[in-house]
Formats: sequence, structure tokens, C-alpha cells
Amino acid sequence: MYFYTSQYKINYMIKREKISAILKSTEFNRETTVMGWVKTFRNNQFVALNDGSSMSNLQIVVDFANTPENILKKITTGAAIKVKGILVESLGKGQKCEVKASNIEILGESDAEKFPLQPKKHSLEFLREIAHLRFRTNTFNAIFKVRNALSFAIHQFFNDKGFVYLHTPIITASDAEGAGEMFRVTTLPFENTPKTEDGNIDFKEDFFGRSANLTVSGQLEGELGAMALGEIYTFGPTFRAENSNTTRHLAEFWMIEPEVAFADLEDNMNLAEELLKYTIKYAIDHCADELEFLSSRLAEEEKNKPQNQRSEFTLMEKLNFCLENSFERLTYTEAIEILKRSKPNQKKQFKYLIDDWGADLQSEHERYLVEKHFKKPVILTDYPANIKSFYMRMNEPDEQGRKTVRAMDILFPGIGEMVGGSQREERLDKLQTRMEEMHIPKEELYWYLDTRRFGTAPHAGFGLGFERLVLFVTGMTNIRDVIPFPRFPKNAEF
RNA sequence: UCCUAAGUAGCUCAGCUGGUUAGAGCAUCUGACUGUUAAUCAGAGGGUCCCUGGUUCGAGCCCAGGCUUGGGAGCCA
Repeated sequence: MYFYTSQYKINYMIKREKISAILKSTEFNRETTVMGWVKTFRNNQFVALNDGSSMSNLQIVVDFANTPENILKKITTGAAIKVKGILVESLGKGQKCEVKASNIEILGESDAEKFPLQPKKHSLEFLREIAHLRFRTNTFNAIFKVRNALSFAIHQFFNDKGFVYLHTPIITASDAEGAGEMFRVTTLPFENTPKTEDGNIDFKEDFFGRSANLTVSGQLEGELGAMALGEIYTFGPTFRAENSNTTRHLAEFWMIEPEVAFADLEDNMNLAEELLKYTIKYAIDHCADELEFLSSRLAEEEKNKPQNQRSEFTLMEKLNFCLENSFERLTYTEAIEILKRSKPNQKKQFKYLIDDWGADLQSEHERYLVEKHFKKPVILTDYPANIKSFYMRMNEPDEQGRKTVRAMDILFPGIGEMVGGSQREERLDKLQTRMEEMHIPKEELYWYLDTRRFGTAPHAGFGLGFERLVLFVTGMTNIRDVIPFPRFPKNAEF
């Protein structure tokens, strides 16, 4: 086993103290050097400086009488500066300490007439248009710190449990999964595309000698790994070419997909619930400042909403509530019964009324269950077979002959489906029958079926939409604001 | 893709029944002030009214088509 030790540590950073460290420091009247970006310059005298290490700014006190005019003029919002000075207890209110500058160097100017960020509140829509600069704002600083923490927590969680982090392919030749429209990967020219005799595109001429796409899921490959390594997870980019224009879909997003051998649906649900709670707790423990900021930001937003649309909980209350309570677990059939008897259904307030078993649940129904009826995360299981994927394990038909599969969806308030998973169909004959019924080409997926041919075993897994988790923890409402560079229809800027 | 709302100064928005020179706050610039907290005060500059076409004596406003964005739905994670 190899351990990183301090003997390899290299002091690579050029003589600067991080603002996060300075703000915690109690050692005053000493010299320090800081570098950062100017947030505001007030009164020709006070610079609010931020280097990204902390939510809070460091106040720099400029001796304007003894600072050259051309330096003063260049201390503008957005400029990068280096400040040498003395760290002192603050004379003013509002901050504990400040740096009395003895020397200021402009590292990078920022034309105040052109720099789009101002010391004021900007709309999220506007910031989305300048996604390359929105990192400079408090809100996005907080969001991406939380995103980072959640990402690390996921690896920590699985690593502690002995899961193997498996890198499943990003380019895949199988388009048989049926998880959505795919982006094609090709090196064929658009003009004079090679054609076969019957006039179709000749993919034998293409880079891989066959048609290829970006992955929509690493699950099938993940199962191959689990059936040897025991417990694996993937955490990587996923691509869907769906023309989705919503606050919870992206064309490029990150997904976590664990797959566990010798596990059933019960184990699967337990793993998912534990993972979600672990990561949320990790964020609370490691991003206190960020979550406090996001919490008050959300409270501010809520004030502008009409009373009946306001949330009764703060962000922190919502997160803690989620940790302290078990997720409600029930079957699709039980959910249908609840929905049938529900007020909005009786009063015909649902756009899609529930009258029969077998229909897929619309988001209005999911929202009712999660936000009105149970008021906490809900795990729905055992959906009708005909609305779910081919690889899900078939249950015995019930006394009325209704066919269900061992699927589970975890629904979160305000987000909808956070997790989708199932126990997998490990019985070769049943799987093959199902594939035939659903027109999935068996020949192409021979490698997947081989796991059922050679030492098949019960196993289960799920997919967790990473950005949806970040949405929930940050209290943001649009998924395009929790990924650095969102890709969605008609937009791949930056 | 469908439903719906919107697009006016760098940002947020107002703009009457179609009428003459399109406004405000913030930001920017200039000056004042100098222990400020999105500093304050005074003044100045700043417009392809999303694009294309049409109706009209006259269009930011009306009509048609398109583009983009927000919200909702579908597809899903």
C-alpha cells in the first residue's frame, strides 16, 4: 500500500496566503501577501478582495494619498491584484481583520466599462449567458464547492465499502439499450458519404468499422464488472440527444451507477438511501458557509413568491429532514390506490386522472405523493412490466395476472426522479423472452447475455443523476445552474 | 416536440388608444467626499426597441413568419 507523505510536498505557490487562511488567522500585525480578484472598490479606499478560497472577501485598506494614480484607476471590479501589507484587526465594523496595503500590483486589468459583472444582484438567466464568468459570483462559488464536496463524498462512500470504481466506455457501439436518443460518433465526411449497395451509409468505412455513439448509460458494462469484481460503481459523463427543454434535463450530465452482485431489490434500496444520506450529510459537514449562503439566497427568492407557493422549510431544514427520516417505500400498485382515492383525483384536478392500473405515473402524480401525501422522499417499486426496461427482473404475476418488475424509482420533492434502478433479470430464458417481446436485438448483446450463460447470479443496481443531487442540496431550481458548462438543445457555448 | 409568457441602455425593468425628441433605478465616466460594507452626493455619456417581411400618412406598440430565453408538459437521471 502506498501512502502520500509530506516528504513529497512541494511548495509550488508563489508566496501568497490564501484568504480563507487569513480570515481564520488570529496572528495580527504581521506582513502578508495576498492575490485575488476585486469585487468592489469603495470610497477610493476599501477593496473587497476574493481569491475563490472562501465565500467571504478580505478587506484591503488602500492608502490612497500615497498610491500612484495609475494604480488606483486600475483597481476596478474584476481586476486581479497582488497586495503586500500588514494584517491588522479591523478598525471598522463588518469584518474582524483587514490588510493595510503597503504595495499594490495590478496583475490583470479589467475594463470596468466592459466587465459584465457588477457589485449587484444579477439574474440567473443573465449569468447563464456569461457562464465563463459566473464562477466569480458568490452563488456559483458556493454551488461548485458543494458540487465538488458531493462528488468527493460519492467516491469516499463507495471506496469505504470496497466498491471498485469502474470506467465504462464513453464511446459505445451498442445502441440497443433504448435509454434515449444518442449522439453519433463518426469520422465519415458529410459529403460523399460512403454508401453500401442498397444506398445506406456504409459504416464499415467509419473509424470503428461500425456505427458508434456516445454512451447513454454504463449499466450494461457495469453489470459485466459486477459479475466478477462483486461491487462496482461508475461515475462519469452521460449523453442524451433528447430534445428536452426542462429544468431537470441536460444533454450532457454526470451519472453514478453502482452494480452489486448477489443483491436483491431490498439491498439496492438500502444502498441508494444510505448513499444519498451520506453525501447530503457530507455536504452539511464540509460546506457549512456555502450552504448557509445558499439557504439565505433561497429564502430571499421565496420572499418574492406568492404566499401559497412558498416553501414551509428552509434549505437546511429540508436537508436535515431528509437525513432524519426513512424514505417511504411502497409499490406501484399501492401508489395507484393512494392516487385513486386522492382529492385531486376525486375532484378531477389532475390533468391525467388515475382510473386504471397500468398507466405510467405523470409528474403531477409523483409530486402529489412526494410533496403532499408523504412529504418526504419516496421509493416506488414493482412497476408494471410493460412500462419498464427489458433488463429488470420479472415478478411472479399477482392473483389478477398482472405482470410487474423489480424496479425502483426514488422520488424527491421538487426534483422528481433522483434515482432509477432495479434488480436485474438473471435468468437467461426469461431475459431472452423479454428481449424478443421488446424487439431488443439479442445477437448484438451476446456479451451481455454471456453473464447469464456463465455463472449467472442475482444482482441489482441503479443510476443516480448527479446534477439532480446537486440541485437538491444547493436548493437551486434549474439544472443548468449546477453544472459548470451546461449543454442543452441549441446551446453548447464555452 | 407541445402549451404558455417574454425579448426596449451594460444589468433589472416602465413605455397610454399606433403619433412628433423612447424613460427610470443600478452600473459606467467626470467631479466632490474620505472608515466604507452593493458607500454617498452632483453632473455627463450611453439605444440595430430580437430578426425578416407586411399593414398604415406614421409602428417599440398592430399582423405574418423566424430566432432565443423563462415557466409548464413529454422523454428521463
